[in-house]
Amino acid sequence: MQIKGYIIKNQDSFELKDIFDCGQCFRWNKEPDGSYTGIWSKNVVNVSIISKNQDSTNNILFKGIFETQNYEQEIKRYFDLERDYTKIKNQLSNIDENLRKSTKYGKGIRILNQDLWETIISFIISANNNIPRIKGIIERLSKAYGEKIIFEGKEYYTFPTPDQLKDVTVEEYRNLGLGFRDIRLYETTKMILENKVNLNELKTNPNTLEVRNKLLTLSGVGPKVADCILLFSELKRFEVFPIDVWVRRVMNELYIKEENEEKVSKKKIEKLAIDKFGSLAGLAQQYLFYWRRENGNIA
DNA sequence: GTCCAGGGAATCA
DNA sequence: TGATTCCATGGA
Repeated sequence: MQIKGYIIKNQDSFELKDIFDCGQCFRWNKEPDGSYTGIWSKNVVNVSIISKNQDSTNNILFKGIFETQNYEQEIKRYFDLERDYTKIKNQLSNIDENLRKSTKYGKGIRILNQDLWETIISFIISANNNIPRIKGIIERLSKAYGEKIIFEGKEYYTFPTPDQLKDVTVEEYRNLGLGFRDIRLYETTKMILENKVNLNELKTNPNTLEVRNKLLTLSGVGPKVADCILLFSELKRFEVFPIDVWVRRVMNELYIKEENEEKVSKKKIEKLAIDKFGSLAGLAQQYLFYWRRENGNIA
């Protein structure tokens, strides 16, 4: 396979750390030179900022091995480059001071169009887990059952397809360090292989609630994981609002101000999010999540 | 040793 | 519906 390069100049709302370390993805890693290398589908790509412009746009180099001839379009699709994030950030900034600050802090965030299947499995693994360990498990899973691709002398592994996992036992998952999530991975893979949940139907169904309910039938997929799948995968639903411990924390600190954070109900947070952020709740969530995680208490 | 991590499922009121 | 408890694992 041949290495291709693609340069995009004057790109707004695109910062490497904001995109790859904001918590939406698990397979991008920082290189010593500050660039990031990652893999999606059968694409292994290194992304670097060549130069910064005075208007805060960036000139970006995408260099890697691509699955399709039409790699320029694939990059635009995966990195969501057709969407106007400047407009989104302006809309959110008008809501209040917290959104103004958080969108300024995470100004380079773009929500990737990640593969639905991979996102489902990744966020099942994320349950009651921390990001470094989630990344480690996904790497081991890919190395064990995915396809090897060599890029610049290093080995990378594609995320295994449902078919590549069809004969994997619960014990084998346990040995990869999945913990109690082993059975969930096993059952969900089986359900998808047996077409009890049809991924293509989910991709074409415009009704978010219907898709969400279907996702909830999968083992290991509860409300939070379902919302992460809806928001961070190619399903791209910005109106959902995933609530984890960090989001509950930041929402309580900024708006609810309950003394005992654990007492704040999910329902209350959800209602507040819909009232305040509306159809952009998911993006508001991501800017606030990233802002809070990177900076500690900002209230 | 204890606590915590981008929670879910089972159980019980 | 809502609240508790248990679930592996590894790092702090």
